[in-house]
Amino acid sequence: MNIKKRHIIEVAFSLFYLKGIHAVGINEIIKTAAVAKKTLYNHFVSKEELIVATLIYRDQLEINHLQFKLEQAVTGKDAVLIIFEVLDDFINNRDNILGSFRGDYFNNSCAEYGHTAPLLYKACHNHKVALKKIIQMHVDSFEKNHQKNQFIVNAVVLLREGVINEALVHGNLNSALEATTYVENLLRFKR
Amino acid sequence: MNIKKRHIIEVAFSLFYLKGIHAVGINEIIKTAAVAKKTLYNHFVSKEELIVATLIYRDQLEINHLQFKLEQAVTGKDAVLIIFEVLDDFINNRDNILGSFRGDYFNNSCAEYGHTAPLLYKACHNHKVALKKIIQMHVDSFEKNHQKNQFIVNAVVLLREGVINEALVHGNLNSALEATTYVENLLRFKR
DNA sequence: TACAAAGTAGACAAACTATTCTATGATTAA
DNA sequence: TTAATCATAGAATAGTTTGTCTACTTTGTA
Repeated sequence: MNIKKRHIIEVAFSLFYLKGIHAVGINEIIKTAAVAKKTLYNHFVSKEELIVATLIYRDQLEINHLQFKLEQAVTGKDAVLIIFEVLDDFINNRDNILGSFRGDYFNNSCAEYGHTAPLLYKACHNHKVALKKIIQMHVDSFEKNHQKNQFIVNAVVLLREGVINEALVHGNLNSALEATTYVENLLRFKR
Repeated sequence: MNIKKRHIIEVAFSLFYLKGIHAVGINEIIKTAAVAKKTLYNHFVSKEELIVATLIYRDQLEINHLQFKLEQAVTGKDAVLIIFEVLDDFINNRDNILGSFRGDYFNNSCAEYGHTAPLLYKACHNHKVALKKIIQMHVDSFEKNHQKNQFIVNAVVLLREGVINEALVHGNLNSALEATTYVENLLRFKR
C-alpha cells in the first residue's frame, strides 16, 4: 500500500481512537499527518471511507498481534488463557503494538454511529466474527462435545467483551486477571 | 421537576441514544421536542449540561426498573438470574420502559467522549457503581465467603457488560440467555 | 532530460454547529 | 386588572464541518 495512504490511516486511527471519531476533523488529521488536504482526498473519497480504512487497519493489527501471541500456546487451553493475557497487557498499557488503551475501537465506533453508517458497522462486525473464529478454532482442539464447546466459546467471547468495558467505564484495570481466574475455572470443570 | 424540562431531557435522550450524541444537534432536539431554543437554554446552560441530565435521567430509569424487577426475587440467587432476564427483555425489545435496544447508553457515551468531558464520564461511572452495589447486595445474601463473594460479583458484572456488547456489535440477541446458563453454573458450583 | 503523476498550501463554498438575542405572545399569580 | 414570568419563533453571531479547487512544487520513471 502507498506509504502516504498508510500514514494517513495510522494518524487518523490514533486520533479517532483517542478522541472519538466525530470529535476529530479532517483538518486535524491532515495537520497531524503533515499532509495536504488534496492528498487525503486523493486516497479517500470521503471521511467515511477513511473511517472504514482505519477499522480495517486496526482489525488486521489486532488479529495479527493475537495470532502471533497465540503461536506460543502449546494446548488449546493455553491459547484461551493467552487471549486474556494479551488483554491484560493491552489494558495496562504494556503493549507497544496495541498502543495506549482506550477501549475497543470497534465497540467505540459502533457506539458512536450505531447502524446509521452501514459500512462502518459491517467492518466492526467482521472483526468480531474473525475474533470468534480464532477462539472457536482453539477450543475445538480440546473440546469435542458440541454443547460444551459452544458453551466455552460463548463464555470466552462474552468475558472478553466484559473485560474491555469493565476496564474502560468502571476503570477496573484488573478485569482481565479477574476473568482469567474465571476462565481457569471454566476450563477445569469442562474437562 | 418542570414538565418542559423533563420533556426536553426525554427527547434528547431518545435522539442521543439512537443516533449518538455528536450526531444530534440542538436544532434537532428543539424541533423534535416542539420547544423554543430559548426554553432549552433557560433550563440548561449548555449542551453538555443537557447531556449529563440525560445520563442522570437514564440512570434513574434503569436502576428503578431493575429494582422493581428484583422485588420479585425470593432469594439472592434468583435476583442474579433476574438481572439477566431483564437484560434479555431489553435486548429483544420486549420492555416498554427501557425502550428499543441500542446498547448501553453509558458505555456508548463514554466511547464517544472518553475522558474529554469529565462530568459526563463521572455520570457514566456513577451508574456502574450503583449497578455493582445492587449486585453486591444480592450476592451478599447468599455467599458469606468473601473471596467467593467477590468472584461471583465480578463475574456477574463482567458478563453483564459482555452480554450488552455481544448483542450490539456481534448482533447476537441470545447473549443474555447464554450468559444465564453460565451464571447458573456459577451459582451451582459455588454453593 | 523531459514529462506525467503525486504532493503541497491554502483559499473557498456550502452547510452545519452552539449560543445569544430580540420581539412578541401566552400564562399565571397578586 | 396588572405585572411578572415563561414560552415562542427565529434572526444573528461566530465558529465549526466536509469537501472542492487553483496554482505551484516535488518526485519518479522512461
